Amino acid sequence: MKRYNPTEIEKKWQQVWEENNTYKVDFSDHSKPKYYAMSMLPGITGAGIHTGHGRTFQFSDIKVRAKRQQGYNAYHPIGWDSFGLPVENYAIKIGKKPRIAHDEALVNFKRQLKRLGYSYDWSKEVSTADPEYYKWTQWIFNQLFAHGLAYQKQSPQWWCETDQTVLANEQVEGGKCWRCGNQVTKKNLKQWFFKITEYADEMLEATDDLDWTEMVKTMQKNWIGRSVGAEVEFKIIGRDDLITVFTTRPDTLFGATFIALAPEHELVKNLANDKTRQAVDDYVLQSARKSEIERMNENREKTGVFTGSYAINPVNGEKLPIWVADYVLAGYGTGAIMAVPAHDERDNAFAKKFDIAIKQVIMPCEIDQNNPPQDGFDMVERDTVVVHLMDKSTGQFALLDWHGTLDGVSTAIMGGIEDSQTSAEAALNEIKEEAALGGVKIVKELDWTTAALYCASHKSQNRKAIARAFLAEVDNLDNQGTISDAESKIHKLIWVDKKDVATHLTPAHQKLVWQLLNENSLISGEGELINSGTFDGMQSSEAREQIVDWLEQQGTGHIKTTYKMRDWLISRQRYWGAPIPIIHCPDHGAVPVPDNQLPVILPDVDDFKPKGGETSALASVADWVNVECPLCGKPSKRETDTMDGYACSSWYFLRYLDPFNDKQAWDPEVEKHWGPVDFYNGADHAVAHLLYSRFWMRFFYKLGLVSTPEPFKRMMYNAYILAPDGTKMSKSRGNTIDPLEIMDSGYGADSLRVYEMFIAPYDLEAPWDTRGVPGAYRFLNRVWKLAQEYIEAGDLNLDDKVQTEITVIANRITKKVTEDILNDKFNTAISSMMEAVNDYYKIKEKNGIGKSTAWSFAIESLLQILAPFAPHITEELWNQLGHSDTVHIDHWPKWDDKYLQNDTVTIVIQVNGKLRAKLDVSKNISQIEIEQLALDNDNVKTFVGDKKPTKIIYVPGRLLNIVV
RNA sequence: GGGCGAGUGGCGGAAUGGUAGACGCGCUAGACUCAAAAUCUGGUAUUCGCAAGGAUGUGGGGGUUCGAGUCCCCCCUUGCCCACCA
Repeated sequence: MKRYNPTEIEKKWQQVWEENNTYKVDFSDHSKPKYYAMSMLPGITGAGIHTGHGRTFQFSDIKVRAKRQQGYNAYHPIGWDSFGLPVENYAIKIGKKPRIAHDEALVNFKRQLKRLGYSYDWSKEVSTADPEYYKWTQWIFNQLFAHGLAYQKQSPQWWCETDQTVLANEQVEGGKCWRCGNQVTKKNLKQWFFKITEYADEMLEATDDLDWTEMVKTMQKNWIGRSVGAEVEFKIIGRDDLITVFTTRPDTLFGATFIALAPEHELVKNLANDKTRQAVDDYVLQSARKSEIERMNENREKTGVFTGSYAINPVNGEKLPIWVADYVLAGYGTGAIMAVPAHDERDNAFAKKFDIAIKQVIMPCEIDQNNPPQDGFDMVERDTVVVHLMDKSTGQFALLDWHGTLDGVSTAIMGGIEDSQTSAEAALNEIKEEAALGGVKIVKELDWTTAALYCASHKSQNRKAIARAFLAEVDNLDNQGTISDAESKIHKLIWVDKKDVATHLTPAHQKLVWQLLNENSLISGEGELINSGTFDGMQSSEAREQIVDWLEQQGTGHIKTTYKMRDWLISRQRYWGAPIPIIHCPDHGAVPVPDNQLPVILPDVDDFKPKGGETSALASVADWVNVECPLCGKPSKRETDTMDGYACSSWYFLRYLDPFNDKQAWDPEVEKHWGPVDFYNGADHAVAHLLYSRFWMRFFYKLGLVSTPEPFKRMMYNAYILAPDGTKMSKSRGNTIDPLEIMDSGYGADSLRVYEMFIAPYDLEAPWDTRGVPGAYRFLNRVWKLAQEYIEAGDLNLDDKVQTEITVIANRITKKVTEDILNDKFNTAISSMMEAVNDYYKIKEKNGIGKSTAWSFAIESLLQILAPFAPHITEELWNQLGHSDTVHIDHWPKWDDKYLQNDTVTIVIQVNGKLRAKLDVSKNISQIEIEQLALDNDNVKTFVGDKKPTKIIYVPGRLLNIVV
């Protein structure tokens, strides 16, 4: 018998596939349905990939291999993210030019990917740093420019003083530079932007319908961050101009007690008077010097100064002081807010610090006015408990706990019930402390111990029962006057359960309770309006609309939608990127380089490192910078910034479809057939890259260059594999595992691949287990031996029962694996194949193995469904079985449902929901028969006894539950 | 602080509301061997019992259901993303 030697057969078949162009796709071949799958392209930074990356790349490989076997023309491209900061920084680190550093690093990437046996079409490789590629990136820039979606604007940008360079948002981690770890600041520079906000609404609305991993969709929606609210105009006393604020809570407009402007707000300097000017100027200057990070790190202590001016609240004519405060962000909304300290935490903190009025306008009473509570305390919409006390003589209430911590009270009391009298007292003391901390006013002291001891003396599992009993008893005692002590107070511990325990609070009482609360706490939610003139009594949601309507009639406000997402800043003052194809002419301003002069080649420079200042190294290449204006021929200068690396990777999936086209970026006809990407996966870039790609795709769609507005039909966001120590695998931690190392130690690519898929479901982080690959190797070795024994054996006559047994297994796993691959459940696909192989071994031991219809189908179907996971061993065995073609094209087994229906089934017999017996019966058995069999069963009898079943649940083919 | 997930043996994990712990790792006993490795066979949640079998058991507390790891409510722990976004 031949031994399984992965090293030998993997090398052999990789060579054969390359020579035969097995995975090469002919775009013009439309004879089969198309399937286009890919993983996010790797950034080339030298280390090569580790086993965590390997897993990511494999998901698309399995999808594409399965489809290829199922008769699709399946395309699996590969390319390199070659431009951008990571590559340039890597080059700086190793002291080589980026081009050289990149090309050298790429060698190892390719070696790794090839050895892992991914079925890429290597003939269509793409690199974002090739002039043939970035020519079209620049062309896209021109298109965006021509359509008003690329523009220049003065804007503050992250700046690292240590590295003397600007940083992209994503390169700032927690306020620190990703490279040197020092704090970053902001610097005001003229920058290029792409107007992604133009598509914010469109993308947001399309997000829900995408067949993408939910988490990614949520992150994208949060990032776009749409808020619907209103813009309200405030007149400034003694001036003609207005302050416009944005708010999502126009229903709190009557509660505004001051206006706050961002220090960068243009009106600030005009609003100061002689008295305040010095303070205001100082504050603005100070804020500008502070980085945003510093602002955040100051423990959110609010700062600000009064400008000396006042604004008029359009709804009630109140005079509101105008402040400057850096907690107001210049970049969001209008850079100005109306502050409602009674209902906004930040405004509240500010108002308290500077002693500004706080005016409550919302009563957070959750009473549905259309359906007022009849005889229940329905204010708290949860099945939980409220502890409060009431003084009947004054009608006053106090809550001891409420809202989110309500359950804390019940838990504490339950603790008292369960433990002892002592702990009951302790628990109740805790509640009192908590009440004091929460600022709740205790109107009258209650004899807590009485209540707690009652609970403690009535131990029971059922909280509700205790509550009922206690209520009854207290009521009873009360009526008899025994609980009313000398101080004539009435103590009640009321358990509130929405459905069950009705207490006796009227809506008026509920309001009273809330009012007591409101004196001490901030109401940030919704409720009923008070102190709001004609809008009093309205619910927030209605008041919002009515107030905006009213403002609109007065011409002082309107509905407004804002987004957190900002336009995409693409300028990089760095060398290693696609040059922005712009020429600055003294007369014509920014003029795009004509399409027929593209690409603007990135010149080779010796010193590419950022010098600080505000330009890239390109600024020093005089003969490159100094050119003539394309419009008038006047001496002009090239733009010396390069484009963000994300720009280069926002359209590569289109270039994959036409990588050698020198007439256009891609042929729309090819895209029409092959687009969009059917399956896309990655473990990173959940927000930026995917949003940018969607933005460009929508733009191309409007231009008629592509056939759909969304680039990725299905997007799978997989989790990382962690290092064995449970931390993230990273080069800096030194805990990465090189796939080459594992393959070279004799296990080969197939074992590694199988383990990578078996380790955990795709969306779960799991630590790498060094013993895992040997486990996968054992499985493949068992497959190998099984196939070898079959190949070497002669004819074998099996009786029908055994034939069927084998065939049933083969059909079962074929169905299971087919469906699991479709549903991205790769780990269970493998475990079911392991199970099947174990079953085959048992049958083989008992009945032998040899040439027969059943064994033939079992072996061949197993190899076919295993092929996407372990392509080499399956190809080798397929070949040894005598096939001259490859198993990887057009070979997928079919299952027949008739083998999946057993004649006998195991029925689980339960008594009161507990398993008491299992019966093997014919699948056609009637309910009456199975009931009789069950009731005759000895073990069932002991649990049913003489009792008569009150109910029998029968799930045909599965289970019988006898309820007695 | 906000949003979204997750919590099941010693470990990774499995389970359309219907037999919890598949499959693998590890551990363990045995077979083969002079021996070891490799391989094969059996065992492996806790607990009571000679056994048959019983009781308990999916972070904690409640609920819905004939039946809950799964659905609902609250709490705890943990991961990721965003974070003074009005």
